[in-house]
Amino acid sequence: MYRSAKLPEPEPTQRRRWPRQEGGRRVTRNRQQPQLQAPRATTKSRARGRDRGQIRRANQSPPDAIALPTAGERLEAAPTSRPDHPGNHLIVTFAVHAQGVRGSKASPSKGREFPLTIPSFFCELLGDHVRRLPQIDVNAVAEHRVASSSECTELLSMTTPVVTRFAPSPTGFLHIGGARTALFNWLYAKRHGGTMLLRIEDTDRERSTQAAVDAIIDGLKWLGLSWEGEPISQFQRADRHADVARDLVAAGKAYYCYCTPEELNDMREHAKANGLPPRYDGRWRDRDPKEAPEGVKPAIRIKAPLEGETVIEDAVQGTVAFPNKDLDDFIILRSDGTPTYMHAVVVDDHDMGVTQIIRGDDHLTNTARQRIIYDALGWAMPKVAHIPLIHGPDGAKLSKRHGALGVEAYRAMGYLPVALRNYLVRLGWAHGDAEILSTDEMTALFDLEGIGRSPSRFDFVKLENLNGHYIRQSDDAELVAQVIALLEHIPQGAEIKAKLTDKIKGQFLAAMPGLKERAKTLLELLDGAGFLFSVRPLAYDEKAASLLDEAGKAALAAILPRLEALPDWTAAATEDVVRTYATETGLKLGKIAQPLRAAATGRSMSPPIFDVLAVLGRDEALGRIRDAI
RNA sequence: GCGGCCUUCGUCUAUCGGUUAGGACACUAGCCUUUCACGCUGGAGAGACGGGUUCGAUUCCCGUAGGCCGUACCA
Repeated sequence: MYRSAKLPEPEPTQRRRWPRQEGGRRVTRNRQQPQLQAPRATTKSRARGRDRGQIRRANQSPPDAIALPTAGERLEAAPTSRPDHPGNHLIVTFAVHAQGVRGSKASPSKGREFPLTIPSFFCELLGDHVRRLPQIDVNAVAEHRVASSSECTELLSMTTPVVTRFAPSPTGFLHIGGARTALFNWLYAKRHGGTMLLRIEDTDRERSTQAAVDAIIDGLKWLGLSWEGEPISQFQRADRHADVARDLVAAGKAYYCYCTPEELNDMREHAKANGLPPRYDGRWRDRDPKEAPEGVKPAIRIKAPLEGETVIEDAVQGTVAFPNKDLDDFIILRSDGTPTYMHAVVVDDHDMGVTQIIRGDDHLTNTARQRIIYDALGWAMPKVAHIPLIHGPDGAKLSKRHGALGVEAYRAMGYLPVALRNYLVRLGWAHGDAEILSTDEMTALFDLEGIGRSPSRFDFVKLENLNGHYIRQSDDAELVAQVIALLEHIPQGAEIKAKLTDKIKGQFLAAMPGLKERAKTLLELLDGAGFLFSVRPLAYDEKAASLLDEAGKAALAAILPRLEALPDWTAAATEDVVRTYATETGLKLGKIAQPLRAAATGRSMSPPIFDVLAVLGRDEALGRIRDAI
């Protein structure tokens, strides 16, 4: 038996997470939110607190560096503490951007960030936040205790609607890892009253196909995941990407590189031969473009910092630092004028107003590169959360052999979207011992803190168990509808559909209570209903045939007249006849029930036999019994 | 090679320095029973290895091993 998920009570248990001790390069594992330690209003005690990470203390920024938003600017406030912790202080990072950046080609304004402990003005802020903003004195930080999680959620949704995105590349179907990423993004957005956007990363024209786009959209819809607005095509935003890249060159943050592919190859070979990491050597970084060779179209490379380290604050992975010496001047705009992925994501996430990125941890190292672009642009980076990948049952990378099927394959295998969602949400995320989570429950409980850091394996058996659970729980008519819908997606579906008369549909529905207890997938449900589709004379499977031996036939022959004499053809009536007969003759019930089952269904296994007889109806049932004798 | 991430029953996971290391799936013994299921009651089953720190480590640190990711004018 499962434990059902507990929804948060008014006072949720406080889960405290302390950072791992400092040491080495890894600074802290910032999985817990430091704000759990109530920040003080005094400058002194705040200064003693945690000194790394995205939260800078208000007093750290000199007042004149904090230019408050003015008309025409947009304010973003990102909560950096758990919004569902009543009684906790909230620390909010504000970022100011030029208004109307979304989709515009205007040169972006430099973003400014300033963090504040949630002060008393927050309430005022909500009343009429934009107008009041210029009046805020960021140094006069007072405390404000948020009274309830709902207050918090409400406040936050007013200032900073959460925006997540799912950004698949349409080079194949929506595989299971992508489906989970989409689920997490969807859940996170729902949880915070925000929205999820869908962006198709189709800048690779060679590999992107419309069929894949359709499959992804179809898969998401089937899974029950919705997004806001039309899917955004990354490819169609190429001009914007190019503009931003050129702006970066103009600002001296990027430069043209005239290296030929051959030259780069040589560079790599050479580095390899000398046991060095294959990195671009920056030969055009400070070179005068006048020296450009004739006829070579340049690519644009970002000027990456040469020293120090690039630090990522990740909601799942903690604080991760990458030495800048390992990050070279990578290309942001190809020589043909198209953007690279690294550049396009940054520009798009920014323009789309994404506040929280949730993606596979294969992107973790990319994030350092993207941070370099954000920094060069002066844009605030959305918060990131990198979730571990899903592996196949053997622990190896997911391949076609096991889990790397498109979600449509799961549909064809007869899995319910609700079961797949439940299975997926528990793959890499946990909330105590909760196993069975309705969509509402997972929406209420999902958080980034519950995500683990180790990869998980895909386990069909568990999925099946969950699916069986949801099938048993489903409404009978709903299941009939689901199976009928499934016929569109399976081989022989059309054939079965042709046989599916209204009468059989009715029988299917009537038999459903017995059927659904025995099925783990919709396919098994259909299979279990096979006896409804069979036409006399039935073909018996091996075990059924052996049940219809001399003794079996004799039992049937003996019971037949009594059944024929029944005034009412109900399960109770037939059962009564058979039980009476068994008592009279001293036969075990099974000695009669099993041959009956074989005769009625052609198999040795079925729902309770008397229910089967009732569903079949008097004439059909008696006919099948006579056939067997 | 370089950089990053990971490692608790077979699998998914809980654990937040003191627990008989908990739950779920699977497995298994039994009960229920007209078959198969469902359900119920039991059972077996885990901290990769080696060093630290500590009165005490699954938990914190270091190392080793193994796995994964990245290192493209792919995304």
